[in-house]
Amino acid sequence: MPELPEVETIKRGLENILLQSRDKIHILKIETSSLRLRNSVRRSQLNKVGGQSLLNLTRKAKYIVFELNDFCLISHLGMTGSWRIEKDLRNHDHVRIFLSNNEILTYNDPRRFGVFDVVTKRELEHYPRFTALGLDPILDSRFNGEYLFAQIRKRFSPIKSLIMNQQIVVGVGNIYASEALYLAGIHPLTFAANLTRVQVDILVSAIKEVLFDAIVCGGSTVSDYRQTSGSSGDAQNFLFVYGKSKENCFYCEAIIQSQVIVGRNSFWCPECQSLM
DNA sequence: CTCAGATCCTGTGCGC
DNA sequence: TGCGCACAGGATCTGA
Repeated sequence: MPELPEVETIKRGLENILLQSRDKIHILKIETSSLRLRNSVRRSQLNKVGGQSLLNLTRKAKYIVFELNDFCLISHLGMTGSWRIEKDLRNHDHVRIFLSNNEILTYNDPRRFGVFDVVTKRELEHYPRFTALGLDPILDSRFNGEYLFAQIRKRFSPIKSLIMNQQIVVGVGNIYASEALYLAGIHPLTFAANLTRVQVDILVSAIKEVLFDAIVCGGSTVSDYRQTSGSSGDAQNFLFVYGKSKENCFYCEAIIQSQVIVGRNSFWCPECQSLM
């Protein structure tokens, strides 16, 4: 479900709810469902978070990290994960965090592609899922044309699959990959090694712009994504190509094309995006 | 190492 | 109305 802008929006929503009160909120206990997500949480770790305070929230790639006194909770939303504050139990609720303010913070995930983990702060420094991550286009100023060009200059796969590769650049998923390539005027099937340095510079700017604008809009609600508050995102109203197969290009009115590229449906304008 | 494809799941929407 | 199928915003594993 969520790409960088959606995860960032959810993280900010959780910040408003969990970190704004005068008294620090602490965790009473955490319960998990019997069905496992992509990982399984060590029960011994889970039992130690009782009494720990919620101190801070950060986003690492598409992960949300809840910082406690001695531990960190790690959450990846997969395709269909969501967090909400509600006492009622719903189908597909997999993690319930009972809070000292008498609220329950609940993780729901029908497809169970998400990750929920509990690690010590020391373990976080070498957390396996974090060690190979590429640069963050929003948070890390080292993500520039020089970096991306060096990463892809010898790669012979379609550029779209490489900007979705989290080991190169994090946060870009299937929607914003198509959108960024459209903005940059680059055909998604272009072999990465064929891109010029100038094109890569433009692509880097396009990725930053697409993600930044989507954060401002509160993320894209294509089917079921919701902000923590429950409201829809707004960015889906500003998409140019994603999901717009057979519609007219906003600028040139050519018919938007679509094709599965490395397993993911991809959208582009045949006039505005040239294949190198 | 690199790359394409399969895989983990459930829900939804479409065509018949 | 009901059924089967294709597809869905991600990451990881396998085998070529």
